[in-house]
Amino acid sequence: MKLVTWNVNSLNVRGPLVEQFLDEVSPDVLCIQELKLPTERVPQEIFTRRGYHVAVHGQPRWNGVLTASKTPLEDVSAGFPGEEGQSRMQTVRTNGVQIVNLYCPQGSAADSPKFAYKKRFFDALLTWLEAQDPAAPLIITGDINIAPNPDDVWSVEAFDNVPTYHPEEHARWKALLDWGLTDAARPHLPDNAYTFWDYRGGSFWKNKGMRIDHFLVTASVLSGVVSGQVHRSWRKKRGELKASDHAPVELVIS
DNA sequence: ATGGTTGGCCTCCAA
Repeated sequence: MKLVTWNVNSLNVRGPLVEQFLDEVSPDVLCIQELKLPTERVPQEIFTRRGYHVAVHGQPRWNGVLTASKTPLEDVSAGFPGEEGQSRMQTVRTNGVQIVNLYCPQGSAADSPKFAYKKRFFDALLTWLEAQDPAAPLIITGDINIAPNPDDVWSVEAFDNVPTYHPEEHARWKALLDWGLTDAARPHLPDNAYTFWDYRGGSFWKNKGMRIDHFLVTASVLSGVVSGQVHRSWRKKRGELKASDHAPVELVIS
């Protein structure tokens, strides 16, 4: 199974690029975030025309997640207590694995209400996780908005006390790992394999990026992981089909 | 170069 997560920053704008990606990369499962569309305006035919099954959890203007799979989706549900009215979580079962597609809050500044919301979101995720079976095949993926390690940010100094690389987030990340999840892509990526580069300041061209899009998997999934990669070239696109500020990230599981 | 870009119910907010 080739599984890809991608924050597309508006499916309305990125639709044609997503179509190109489906045709060239052909993921078995694609989890996308930041649709920025209400459910009724999501162009599901992009996926269904190519034989994908689709689950959509949209929201006007902001957020929104979508999961597409070549095999049927079962046990589809959307939303959990930590969303607090925002569309940031959906879960499906496909290929015998439960997949959770997340768009975690970004957090703004450490002293902002948004950072408090981010911490509540992760606490709710941990509460949800405690009710799951660590022995079952489970993948939590998406824009997690946490850079877990020093080599996951372009400058540790620049992120001192800054959300996405903050001790209080690292504590929650560790709690996810302690429950039984593993950062599955990391061993398959080179150092400084970023997945996000800010649009501002020419960050991509200076490689001032962060690794914040992840696959957190249980042991039964981890044993089947064969490869992982960041599709950097899809962050380079300019001209007619412009890039998102995130690159697609891929994990292949046997 | 003290730097500046996207996108959306859009002249401000969010990332």
